Amino acid sequence: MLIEVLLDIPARALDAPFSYSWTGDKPAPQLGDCVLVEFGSRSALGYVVGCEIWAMPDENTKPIEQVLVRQVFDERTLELASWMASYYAAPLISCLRLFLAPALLPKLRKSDEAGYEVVMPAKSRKKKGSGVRESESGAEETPAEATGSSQTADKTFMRIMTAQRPEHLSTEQEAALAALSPAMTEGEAKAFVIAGVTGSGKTEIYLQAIEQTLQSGKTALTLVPEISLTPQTVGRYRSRFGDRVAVLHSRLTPRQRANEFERIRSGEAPVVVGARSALFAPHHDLGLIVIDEEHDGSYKQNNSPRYHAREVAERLALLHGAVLVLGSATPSLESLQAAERGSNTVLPYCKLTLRHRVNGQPLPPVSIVDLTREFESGNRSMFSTQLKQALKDVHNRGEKAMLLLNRRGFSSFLLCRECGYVPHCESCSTSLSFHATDNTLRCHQCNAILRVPDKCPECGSPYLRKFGVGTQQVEEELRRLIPDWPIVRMDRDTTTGAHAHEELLREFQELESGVLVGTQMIAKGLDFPDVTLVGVVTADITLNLPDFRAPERTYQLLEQVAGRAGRADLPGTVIVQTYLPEESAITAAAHHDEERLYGEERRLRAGLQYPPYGHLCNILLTSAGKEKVAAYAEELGHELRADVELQHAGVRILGPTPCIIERAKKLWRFHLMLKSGPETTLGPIVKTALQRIKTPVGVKIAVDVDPYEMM
DNA sequence: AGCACGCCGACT
DNA sequence: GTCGGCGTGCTC
Repeated sequence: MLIEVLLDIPARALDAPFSYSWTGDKPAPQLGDCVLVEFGSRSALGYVVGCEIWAMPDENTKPIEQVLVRQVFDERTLELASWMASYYAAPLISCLRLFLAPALLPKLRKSDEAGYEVVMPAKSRKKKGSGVRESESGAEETPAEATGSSQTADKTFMRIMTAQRPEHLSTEQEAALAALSPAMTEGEAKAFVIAGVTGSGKTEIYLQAIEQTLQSGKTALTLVPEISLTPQTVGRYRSRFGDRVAVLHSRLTPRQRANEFERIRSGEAPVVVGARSALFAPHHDLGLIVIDEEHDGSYKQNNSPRYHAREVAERLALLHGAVLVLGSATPSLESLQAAERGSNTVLPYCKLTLRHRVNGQPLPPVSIVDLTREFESGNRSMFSTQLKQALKDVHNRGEKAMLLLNRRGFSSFLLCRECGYVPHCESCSTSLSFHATDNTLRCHQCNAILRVPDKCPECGSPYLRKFGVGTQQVEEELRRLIPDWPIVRMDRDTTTGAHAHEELLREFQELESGVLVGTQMIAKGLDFPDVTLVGVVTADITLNLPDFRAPERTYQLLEQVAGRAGRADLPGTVIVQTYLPEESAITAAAHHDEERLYGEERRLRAGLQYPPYGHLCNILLTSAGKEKVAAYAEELGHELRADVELQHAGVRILGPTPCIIERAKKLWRFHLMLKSGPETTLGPIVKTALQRIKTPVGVKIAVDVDPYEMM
């Protein structure tokens, strides 16, 4: 018999299993086992991904040296990872690694001189005496049986603990929950888009749906955007489900992550709350997957494998027969489109709408201020007359305000007023941005930090002007306007520490009256009941980005931040300052009317075959040698075109062209873009083309299916 | 990814 | 004459 081993080396050239033999009388390696093998002249770790019982080893077949750990993944995991590898054109091993806890795996270390030595993982010590599992027997237990009795006891306990804990549901919430129930009881893999205005009580629906799921003996997974995974959010789940909640996020140490994985695998924690990567925990018997704020861009991973959590969740739901709930005040066009058609290529879809806030308050009125008019009428301040007045009013009433600076892809820079010189990064083709905090120039591509020159390096002029608006300038101007008002500023500069984020929020929460000034991060799902004014200082910066999602993102951000105003009994107002007051992304948010935007967006994207009406695939190629990448990009382009002409009619290939950021971190950047209709999967096309031609050394390839960052 | 094999410049 | 540069190619 031959054993198929996938090597634990993430390289495109090794993205296929190698066959090894198994000799001796010990039980043969099984799918999911971690093994040690000879590979070429050295040792390597690998994972068993299959076996051919009838195949015979030939003279170059090597034997598997040793089985190191049994069953680190199961067949379903391999199936999902394989789908990802194909769909996202990523090496299988890098997809499989997402599902594994590094702290539980052996490592290969270079020993003194005689090759490699295996370092086994440290044995995990369990807190309670709930049976330390010897890895082998433990892995074979069926989790439902193993934990069945204690789960019943827990359920009774939980019922006592949570008796009238669940909040009373509004008619709308009740109806939404009732709509989910049949699919949850049937174990039907089906997606529900819950489009509910901010404050309509979506979380309470999730919590009660989770409760139902647990009662039927199944488990539940909730994804939230990384930035929303605050103690506040976790607390809500903990207070309802106690220590049966596992929390997963990127700040956990490998050991902590492994412990949470273990609690999930053993059935001890049937409720999982986490960021994107929580998808890959060892779930069993999932009955419900919730993606909160499903429109959020952070569900798309921006390094390999560049998966989208929503798409992976669909596959996961399909594999488990689980219900998928996609909640948002501003659902993505992808989800809306699927719901409209009743399904996408994976799951049946259905939309549920919540139009009212649970506190009975209407959505806050939004007024748009045209900044061009303000400028014409002689107002050189970053605050319009209306916003100034509103801020003063809030101050006089002793209430709270939030000021948002939508500054994505935009920051202040230095400009010589005599020759027009703007400092650029030496390693990247980007202009350096000016940071007032420490008087430095920084490159946002490679993080290089330089001191601000006192005269122009080109012409020697001392007149260097700082352009742009940052949160700090907003803070300063606000201080001039209302000197004695407390200001909490939150942006990338002030939130570097581990808990800085939470501390700043607490600081603002505890204020009697004051202002929170910040970038995107203050818009996301934060619940401050006593904020009565939300001001958006610059609404339209993101609209100018070369990204087809820009209008959608701008609308979503504005709608989200507008929802921060007037959550308790006090009514709130929203003021949006913009240079583009007619833009549908702005007017849609002002009227809380998504159709104003999406009507137009649907037509635009359908015409251009952009998602969800088609697929894109960006192939980014980088290398230190400009000629080298350019030549390879051409070759890859030819290869793809030949392939597409033969067997993939309807796929178009654009480029190669140099990227907009032509050089970053001393590497030259070229890219190719593939476009297709909605039924074609581009990943496999790219993958096979890459396998057919050899990649020159020093050229790096990044494939991005349905990219969010368009380079 | 590594490591060997292989063909051209400056050193004991 | 050798040592070593890193350019292709292979690893079950």
